[in-house]
Amino acid sequence: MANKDNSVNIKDAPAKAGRAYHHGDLRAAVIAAGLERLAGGDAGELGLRALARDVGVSATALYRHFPDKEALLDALAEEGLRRLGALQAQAWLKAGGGRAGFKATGIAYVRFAHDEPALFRLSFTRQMPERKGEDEGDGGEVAYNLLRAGVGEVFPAESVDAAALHAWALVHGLAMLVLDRRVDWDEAMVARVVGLTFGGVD
Amino acid sequence: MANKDNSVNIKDAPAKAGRAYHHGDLRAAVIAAGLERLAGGDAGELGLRALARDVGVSATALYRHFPDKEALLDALAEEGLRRLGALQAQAWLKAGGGRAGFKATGIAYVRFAHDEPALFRLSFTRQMPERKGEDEGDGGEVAYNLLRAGVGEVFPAESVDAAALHAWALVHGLAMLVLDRRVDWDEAMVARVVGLTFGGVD
DNA sequence: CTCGCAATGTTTACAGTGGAAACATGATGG
DNA sequence: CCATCATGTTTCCACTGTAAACATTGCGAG
Repeated sequence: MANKDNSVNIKDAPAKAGRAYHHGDLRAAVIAAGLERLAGGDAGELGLRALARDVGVSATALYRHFPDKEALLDALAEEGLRRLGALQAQAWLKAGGGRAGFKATGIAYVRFAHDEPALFRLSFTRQMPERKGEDEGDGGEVAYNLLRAGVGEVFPAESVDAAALHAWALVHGLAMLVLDRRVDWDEAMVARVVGLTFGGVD
Repeated sequence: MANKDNSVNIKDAPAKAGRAYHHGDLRAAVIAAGLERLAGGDAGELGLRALARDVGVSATALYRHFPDKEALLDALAEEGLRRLGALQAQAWLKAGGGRAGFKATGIAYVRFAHDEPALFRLSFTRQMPERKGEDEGDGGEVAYNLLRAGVGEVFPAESVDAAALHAWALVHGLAMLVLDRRVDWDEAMVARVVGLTFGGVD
């Protein structure tokens, strides 16, 4: 039951005109507003009221679409993972796969964190749902599959587990350090560091 | 007047007993309470009121010692960094320095994150102060110096920058992935992964 | 010793938050 | 045409961080 399609079509301009009470597709609009608020301004304070005001609706209206604020943030986080996965896939293709493609996905990971710090942080800080026994992709799976595939190209099959974790931890740590201002963003440096593990091909 | 009833003197273990108004050393007590609250329970909700109640003082009293909540959190974060540095130094010594010591500091880093998730997260999430032009160590410097020293032992001097960042990012990413439940805590696995970079000596 | 001042702690109050009810409005299918 | 249901609104409450005014204490100067 309730296997609702929760993928959000964002730039979908809803029927405008004189919608007084019923907003075409709140939920989607709220998520869009949330993403926009996360993207703009580093001081990304997103509260229910502010979000609701952005959409032009009363605060408690959001509760018709999300059980509570956490659920709303979960939805935003999921969208973030989806975008990250998309960027990585794109980078992989553009680099033509192989070692170079693998390295490119790593760099894309860190660049995403740098470009969308609030969204990246939100996406990973959220506690893993742990539910979802189904094969329903949660958005992050794209990234994970790319990771495994890439690792398989660079490392011997027997050490794939450790190598995959190694690669993931490397880019994730780099990303966190960058957006917590522990290190300055410097794409060349990132490329060098990532290259140390992901294969020296440039 | 008025408030003279037997208000419970909570876990007050003061050197000098019987203080009514003036708490010997609030600030320190508040920080201790905060650390304890962070250590216990993963749902580490620390609000001013709760913290003040722990210490047995009114909420606004904290404002005599911290300009605002952020400052309080900063103090806690700094203490976290200090502890992390201490643990790493200890690990380094116990392993006898060298490659093995370097690897030990890396493992200690991740273990700290696993043992004190809330404190670790707080310590690094806090935006870097950037101030503090003085040589006054901020606690994290111990860790950083150990890192540089360790890297110097394992890698050629010319690539120290990239190698140090690499090592740091690796353990930091591992730590974040562990405490965000992206990967399960498994010390053996951590040791293997860290060993891939920090030198294969075991 | 006494007095006054500075440090510290308390009360009270206020704006803002997430969220629960109860009510209002619009769409829709019999 | 109308009952029903999904959606949005009002109102309310507990709670939070924090400012302002007041209370209490310790300490140094006369």
